[in-house]
Amino acid sequence: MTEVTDRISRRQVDKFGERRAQLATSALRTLSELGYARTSLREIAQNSEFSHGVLHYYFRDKVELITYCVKLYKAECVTRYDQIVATARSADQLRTDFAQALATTCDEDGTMHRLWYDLRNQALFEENFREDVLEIDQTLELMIWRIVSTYGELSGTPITVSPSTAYGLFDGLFQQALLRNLAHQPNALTDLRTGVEQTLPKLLIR
Amino acid sequence: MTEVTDRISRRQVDKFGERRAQLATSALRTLSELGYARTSLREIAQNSEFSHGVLHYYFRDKVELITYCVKLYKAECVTRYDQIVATARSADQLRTDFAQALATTCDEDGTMHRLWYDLRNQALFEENFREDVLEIDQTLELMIWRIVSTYGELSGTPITVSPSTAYGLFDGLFQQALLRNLAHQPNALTDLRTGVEQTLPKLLIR
DNA sequence: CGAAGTTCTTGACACTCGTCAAGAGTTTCT
DNA sequence: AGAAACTCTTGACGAGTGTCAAGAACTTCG
Repeated sequence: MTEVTDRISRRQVDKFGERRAQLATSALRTLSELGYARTSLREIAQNSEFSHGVLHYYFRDKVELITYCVKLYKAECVTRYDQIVATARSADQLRTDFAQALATTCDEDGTMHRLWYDLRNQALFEENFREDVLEIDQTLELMIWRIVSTYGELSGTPITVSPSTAYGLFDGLFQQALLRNLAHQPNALTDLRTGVEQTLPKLLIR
Repeated sequence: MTEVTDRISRRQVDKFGERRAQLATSALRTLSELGYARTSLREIAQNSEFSHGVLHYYFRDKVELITYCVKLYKAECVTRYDQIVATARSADQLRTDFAQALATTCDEDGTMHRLWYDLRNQALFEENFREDVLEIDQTLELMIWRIVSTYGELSGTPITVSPSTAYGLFDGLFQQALLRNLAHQPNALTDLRTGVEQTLPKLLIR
């Protein structure tokens, strides 16, 4: 019996890696639908074109699969907001674009983001998840900081909070809107927008 | 076979209700230890002085038990921060007291709060939980607002964000600190304090 | 005391879960 | 071509789940 890690290292043309990614994509779809607590390997396999046994051919166990999924998810998230920074001409434009982007993401990719929060919450209980979750959190923090610091530069005024604090603030607003929007509260998205638009200028000096 | 609801209504001396609360307390302890995803009724019973069957004598099913737990938890949370409002003499004192209280709660009652976030996250997936979760969220929002609005009054300056936004901001900071503190990051609590202390004044006008 | 009602335990049920081994099917290479 | 390696399916396993029914243990009250 060959080990999973052996299979990974042996292949040059990485069909093995491609299938892993494919299965992980199916897993992500299922996870975002059901949440971590109710997602089983059989359910994941059923939402793919393979049978449940194959998962143990490509992943050592459930933890490795989920961990891989989380990392895959991160790759998708990272570069999403950077275009806003790139195209912004004024502080005010950046401000409204950012608020609008968050609202759109909340509405359109809500199911994917609730999965992220679900997994981040698992890290509160399962030590295994913490390292990966904190790494993704760090990436998101940097993403937010690129926005916030650019906003400061465009305003000609320094930012008065740490990257970590800035991330915490906007993440809180986003998560709140996510729940309320899923619960069909009509004001969820506009509240998010105005909340973000009001908060951003407050991070400037005094 | 008598229905659960019948048993509730029949008793005047509410031994039935007391036992419900007792079992729910055990359940809360277990839930805060293991998280929603890994807590079973047998585990709950094992952490109580009763056997697993009794849970179905006092609760219709698992959902009713968990829901009852969440409501019980809310009752404990509600009045905790109001003394800070009551004893504050100056805006600055309120500011540091509030920041300190959040840090202390994060450190000492971290396991209980991770349960709250866990259940709130379940509401992102399970519709059944949403009503109760949103109700608790509302209560917490009001609690935060009592702090923030008092801070505004003590400063003689109006607050420029909605209660909902204020709650989202501080909740984000708290949640971030909770994860980092559980992961034994040394700066988690001081970062929370300074984050809160820096944010609060920014909610005042201009 | 003894009957009636209440509370709790025990054990079973149908089911789902993660895991794994045996082997069939497929591709790759000589 | 045939052998070897890889990929995937099938079916089983033991463990754990929520639920429930039968009845033991206990309390209440005539």
